Amino acid sequence: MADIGAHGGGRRVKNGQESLGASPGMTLAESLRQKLEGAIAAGHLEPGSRLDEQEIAQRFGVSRTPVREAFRLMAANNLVELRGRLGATVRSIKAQALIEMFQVMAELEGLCARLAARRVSQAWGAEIGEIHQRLVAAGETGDIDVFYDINQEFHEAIYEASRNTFLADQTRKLRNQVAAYRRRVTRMPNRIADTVREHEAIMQAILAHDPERAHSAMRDHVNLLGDNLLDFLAAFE
Amino acid sequence: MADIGAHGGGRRVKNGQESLGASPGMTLAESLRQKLEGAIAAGHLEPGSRLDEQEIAQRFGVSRTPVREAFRLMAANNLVELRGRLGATVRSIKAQALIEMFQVMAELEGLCARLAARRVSQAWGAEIGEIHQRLVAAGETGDIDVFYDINQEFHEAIYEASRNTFLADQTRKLRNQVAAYRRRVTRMPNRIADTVREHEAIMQAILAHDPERAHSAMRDHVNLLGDNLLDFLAAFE
DNA sequence: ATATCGATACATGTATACAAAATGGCACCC
DNA sequence: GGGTGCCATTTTGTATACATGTATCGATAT
Repeated sequence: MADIGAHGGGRRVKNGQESLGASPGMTLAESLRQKLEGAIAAGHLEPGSRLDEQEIAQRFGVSRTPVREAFRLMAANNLVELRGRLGATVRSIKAQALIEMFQVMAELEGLCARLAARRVSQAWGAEIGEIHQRLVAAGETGDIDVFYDINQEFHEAIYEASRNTFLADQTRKLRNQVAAYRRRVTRMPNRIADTVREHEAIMQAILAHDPERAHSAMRDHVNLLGDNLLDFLAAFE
Repeated sequence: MADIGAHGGGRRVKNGQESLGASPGMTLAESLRQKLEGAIAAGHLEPGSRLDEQEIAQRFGVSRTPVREAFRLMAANNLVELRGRLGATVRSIKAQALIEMFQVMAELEGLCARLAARRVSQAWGAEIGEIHQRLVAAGETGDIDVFYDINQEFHEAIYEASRNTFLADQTRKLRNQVAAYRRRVTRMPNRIADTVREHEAIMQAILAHDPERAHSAMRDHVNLLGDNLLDFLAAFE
């Protein structure tokens, strides 16, 4: 340990350590949060797995303090579970909790769609149409990862179109919480074709300025995804 | 500072320090979070006011570390704003954001009511009826603080009755976020009478197992409160 | 007199040191 | 042979020390 400068600032990256990927003006805790949340969403950190403060601190070449603070920050987003002195774990969501979360998410995304139907301009139609075209293309190519990303774009566009930033934030957060589980389901048999069809219904309702239809189309879409996800998980346990 | 034991554990409470009110097995950061969140909800800490790490640490006789962690935890609940090195402040919510939050809250509480209408048993009717009776009594006495607390109990009972713990948590969190602003509105002219009447409509719809009516009654109730709150704030600015 | 620059003071971010609780393994007893 | 209690290790919680960025205040120049 003698080769690490006395105290404080002089951090430096030794071989074998991961970089925090440029964080100008950002605090270490915040950079760590982004890195770790990305790893969770991408599935590199499995739900239920333990997060070791020291290990992570060493891996990124920082002290335990910013790591701990990042854990607290992630606990705020419900991505990490803090259990007193028992340590931090990647939040593992039980099937029952997933059902509950999808019920809420269906309602929130439905509200996004309803508000969007009331508020979108004509110009927005071109934008969402373009996203949808790319989704269809990705579906035909069969490139699952690209499809997943464009799918996310589609929903994101509707969040924004709701013109309610708080609602958009809230919905995004919830989406992130189940991201680790969702990703697995994109590979199910008819999921891609169904998604394209459901998105079309949602899009039409919004562009027709029909709030109720937009709401129910979106709610059904999310609920169907939830059902698929549960079927998928059931096959494993 | 010489009289504070060398390092670590030996914490002790000197005169003039506030106690953290018995926290057996709980960590200091968690105790602090509860204390501070309570102070925010009660309005003792005004929105926008700066939270000084050292001052709070000294006030409760702990070091800066648990104070900082409590801030991170509260940031998770959107009660505190962290602005890099510029310090932490009690989150101040602009009118626009309040409108957005009430729109979401109306939907979430509405969902609670809808699910409750589908799921409540007969026994629950007695429980909610008893709470409502106490609310009416408090309304007649005119004891605003008691009224506020019982009002909260009423809503809490419906959260629980939804049998969706995630939804209940989410709704509670949102309620806490606007608590500092809500409390001020209870004192408005007809608010108490209106609240009692609206609660009756909600209760009847739930007990009649009419999900749609329960949903809209609750949504209207929350929206009306939001409107009142905005009127109230507008009078000040 | 006002505006700008610089030095100082202070608050936050980060690292390390110490204390205590929890996990795991071993010995001992039933 | 299995279970229970004790000890060592490991990991978290907390306190303090140090580094760095921000703000404040005063001096100087225009």
